[in-house]
Amino acid sequence: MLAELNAEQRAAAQHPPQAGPLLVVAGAGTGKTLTLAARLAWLVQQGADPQRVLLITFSRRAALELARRAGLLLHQALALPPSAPLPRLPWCGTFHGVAARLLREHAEDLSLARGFTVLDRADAQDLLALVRQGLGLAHGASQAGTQTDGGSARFPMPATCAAIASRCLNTGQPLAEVLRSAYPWCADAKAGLERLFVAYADSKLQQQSLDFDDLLLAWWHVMHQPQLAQRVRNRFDHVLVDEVQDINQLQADILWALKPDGHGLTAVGDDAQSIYAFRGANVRHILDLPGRFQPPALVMRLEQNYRSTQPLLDASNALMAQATETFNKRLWSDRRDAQRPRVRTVEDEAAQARGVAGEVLAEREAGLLLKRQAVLFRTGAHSLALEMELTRRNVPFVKYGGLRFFEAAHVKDVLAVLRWADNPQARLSALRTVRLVPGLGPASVQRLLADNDAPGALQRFTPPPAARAGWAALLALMDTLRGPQAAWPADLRLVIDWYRPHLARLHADARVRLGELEQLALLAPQHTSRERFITELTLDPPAAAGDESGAPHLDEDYLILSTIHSAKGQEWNSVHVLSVVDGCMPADMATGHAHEIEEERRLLYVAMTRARDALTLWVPQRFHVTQQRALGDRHVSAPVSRFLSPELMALMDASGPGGTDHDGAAQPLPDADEDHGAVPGKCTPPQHPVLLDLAAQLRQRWR
DNA sequence: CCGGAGGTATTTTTT
DNA sequence: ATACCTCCGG
Repeated sequence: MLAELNAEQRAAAQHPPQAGPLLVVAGAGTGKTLTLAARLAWLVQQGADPQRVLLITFSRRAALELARRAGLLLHQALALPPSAPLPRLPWCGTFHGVAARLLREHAEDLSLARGFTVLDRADAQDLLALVRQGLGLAHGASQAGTQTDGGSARFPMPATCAAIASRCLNTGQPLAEVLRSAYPWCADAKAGLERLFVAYADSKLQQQSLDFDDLLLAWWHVMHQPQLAQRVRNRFDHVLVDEVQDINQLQADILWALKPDGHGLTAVGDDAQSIYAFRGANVRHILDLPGRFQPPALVMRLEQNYRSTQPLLDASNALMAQATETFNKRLWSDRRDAQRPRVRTVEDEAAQARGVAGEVLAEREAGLLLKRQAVLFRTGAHSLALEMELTRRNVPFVKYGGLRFFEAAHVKDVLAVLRWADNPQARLSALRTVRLVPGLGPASVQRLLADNDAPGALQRFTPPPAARAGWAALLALMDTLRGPQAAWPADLRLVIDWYRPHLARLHADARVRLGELEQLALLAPQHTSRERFITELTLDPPAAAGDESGAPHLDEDYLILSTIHSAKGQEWNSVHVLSVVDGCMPADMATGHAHEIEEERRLLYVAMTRARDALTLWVPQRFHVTQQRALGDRHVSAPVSRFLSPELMALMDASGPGGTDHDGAAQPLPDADEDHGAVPGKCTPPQHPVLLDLAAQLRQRWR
């Protein structure tokens, strides 16, 4: 089983748990997942119980991949017959996924409804918008001619409010600090935001709903209640964490609480690939990990890269040599002779789009499948010109990181019905469902939802005459879904049938949307119950939708377009990186602090290290300023990214018009590295069976 | 009270 | 192009 590992990988896989915690610093492409999977299999071979191993990854995709590879190796390790199913790893998932599961199992101890609802980002935003409106914060200056500015600027949009709250929670920083450093234009709204967040927390609790941040926060609280923490600790003999460079304070606290002395802890990560600071991730957690244990964690490095050619690695290494603090490592490869990475300077974004499309097609003619090629960019909008060009040339593509399947209105509508059926207190879902009935507007909805959760409330409601028929149909549906004859996955069929006429009424492209709902129906039988279907899908939504023509079939060939963030952990033979210019990379919104620029550098590093054979960095000399109002010229001339230093350029082949001057190295900037206060909250005396009053804790957060 | 028209601002990356 | 808000005619 360990035969295909190199010496370092094998040593990491076979590190004896009783020798203390282990940190594997695994550079890009060094076989990190394989090593982690092998370690798991080895542990099991040594007698560990797979049911008592906790495997935490950063993304859903990583979880699936790890579970699959570990399953295969386990199969081997246990010498199971070929016909035996792959061993199951019940506790493999993201922090959020594991949290949801633990919270459900301990719900009684937490004064939490077992059927609590998980709000995905879009749901959370909708609810926040609702609360915002309820508090009268929505009155903006949108009347014509009333741009008289002054103090009464518009209150931040719901999406912004949500981002601010999330940032506070995930970094542990106070609101004032977050506003100052990241949202200076919202500084005036501080008082309103505080009120909003308190009301939002109340509203979630009332509905027995937790958003993504609440899941982590709740787990954190569980780990800080001695009895509960002990119970959770007792469940797991081993904890293996992937991508530790991207954990935030809350997640780090949870980890340390799971394995206080580090015994049984394996952490894997690469400080050079930490790119989630906006979500509260802090590289300090991996850099400081060894020293927080006594004796310190053993640090092992994986430096042999199996993915890329040496010239690509030389360039990547040169880029990271500019970084201020890392675990020193230099990637190397056996793959010697090969072309160097290229920098192509073109006139503008349109030329960039034409150039990329042309090269991608040329490579395919030469025999390289589109699927083995990818185009990466800093933000979703950067690929628009390219998408148009590809559409024009009939090149099929799939974009990751764009609008998600589950954020489409029709999918949310159907899920809302299921949620409401499951959790009568889920006001937001109720609202979403009810407003589909024609003839029911805001006033009727409010009247109905006033006592939504009281038994029989639906039956007592008398709709306005115009809505009578539509209401009766919905009532019948809800009766069935909540009644004894409810059955999964037949329930979903009922909901879709009920929804179909509304779909036709509300959307011009009803056929396409109905097709997507049918896809949803195909997923249903894989989940054992309605409740699990809903939870699992909000936490692990299917990755990406294709363009409007619907997701391509898996056997078709298509080009990958992806944000760099979504590309982490993946690899392609040929990679193009768009708009490597100052303003895009680094993004001009991220140049305020030195640590932000460091992160942008790592982002470029992640992009470059995705390539196996060929890498092309594109530098458009002018680029379109985002869809702002046309203020004079809409093109801005762009200097080449500051990351492309002379040392780095010397390792690449440059081509294109004009010289590539650049304006020197990054200027020194203050580093706002403050200590993060722990999440406050005192424990209320536990009532009889309830060990932790989670509601009180969550409410407390914003007061 | 409902639903549609018109006008306005929109600040990255994701579990 | 979109989401969000307000106004206005049934």
